[in-house]
Amino acid sequence: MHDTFVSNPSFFKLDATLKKIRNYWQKNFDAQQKDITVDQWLLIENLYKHKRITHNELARLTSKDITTVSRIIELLVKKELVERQGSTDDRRKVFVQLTPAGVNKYKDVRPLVLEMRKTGWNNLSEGDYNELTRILDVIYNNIP
Amino acid sequence: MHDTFVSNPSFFKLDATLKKIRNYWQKNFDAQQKDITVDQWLLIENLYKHKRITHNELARLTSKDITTVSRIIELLVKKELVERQGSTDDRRKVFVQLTPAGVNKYKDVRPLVLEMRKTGWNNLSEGDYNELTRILDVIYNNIP
DNA sequence: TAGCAATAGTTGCTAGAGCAACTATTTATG
DNA sequence: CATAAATAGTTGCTCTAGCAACTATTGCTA
Repeated sequence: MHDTFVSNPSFFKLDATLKKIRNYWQKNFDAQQKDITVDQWLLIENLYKHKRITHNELARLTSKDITTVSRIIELLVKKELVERQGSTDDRRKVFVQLTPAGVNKYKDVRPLVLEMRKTGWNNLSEGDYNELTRILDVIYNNIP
Repeated sequence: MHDTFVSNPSFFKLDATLKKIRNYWQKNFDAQQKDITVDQWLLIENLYKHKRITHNELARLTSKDITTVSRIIELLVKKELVERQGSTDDRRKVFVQLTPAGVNKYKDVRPLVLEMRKTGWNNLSEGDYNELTRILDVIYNNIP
C-alpha cells in the first residue's frame, strides 16, 4: 500500500457520492410534494419494517444518534405520521409506530424510492453491489 | 438486477460507514487537541494544496455548498488559520488562503490523518481501492 | 434494603447541509 | 450606452449530527 493510495482522500469520494444521492432524493421528494426529508424517510422505512420499536432500537438500526432520532420522531409526530406510546413495563422506554397516515406515506413514497435506487445502480452489476458492500463492511469494521 | 438488489439500502451503508469514519476522525482530533472539525480539516487540506482560491472554487473542490464553505471559512478566520482577501480585478470575488498558523496546523494534523486513513484501509488491497473508486464514480455519474 | 450504576430519553449547544432571498458586481444584449 | 442576465458571496431559515448535562427509571450490589 504505497503513499498515494493511503493519502488519496477516499473519504471525500464517499462524502461527495452520498451528498449527491441525498440531494437527488430530496429534490425528487420535493418535486413530487412528498413533504418529507430523506432522513425522515429512512425512519419511516424502518418503522414500517419493525412496526413498534423504541427510539434506542431505531437509532441503532439507522446508525443515527439517539438525540437525532428523538428530534426526527418529533417532526414525524407533528406531521401525524408517527405516534409514541410509553412502555408500561419499563417506564423509561417510549415505543414508536406509524399511524395509518404514516403507513400510507410509506406506500406512497416507496415506488419513487425504488425508482431512484434503480437509477443509482444503472450500469452496475450485482457483483459490483457485492463488492461495494464487502469493501464498506471491511472499512467499517477496521475502525475502532 | 432483481428486486432484493435494488431494494437493498446501499444508501444506508454508505451513510453508516461515512459517519463511522467521520466520528473516528473527530474523536482523534479532539483527543489530540487539534481544535478543528473534520470539515474544517478538509478545507485546510484544499487550501494547502491550492494556496489561494475563491470560495466558489473551494466549494467545487470539496463538494460543499457555497454557503457552507462561507461559514466554515468564517470559523477558520476566527481561529486565525485562514485569511480572506478581496480580489481587485473582480470585486465580487474573495480569495482565501492559509495563514502561517494555518500552514502549521496542516503540518501538525497531517500525520494523524495519514495514520487514520491507513487504519481505514487495513485488510484491503489497492485493487479494492480501485474497485470502490470505480463503483462510486459510476453511481455518482448515474445521478442527474 | 439503601445506595449506586446503568439505561432511555430529552434539552441545550455548536457545527455542517442546502434552499431561498438578498446585495454587489460584472458581463451580455438590446 | 442602458438595461437585463449572470455570477460571487452573505444571511436567514429548517433539518441533521453529535456531545454534554440533565431527569426519570430500572438493575445491581454491598
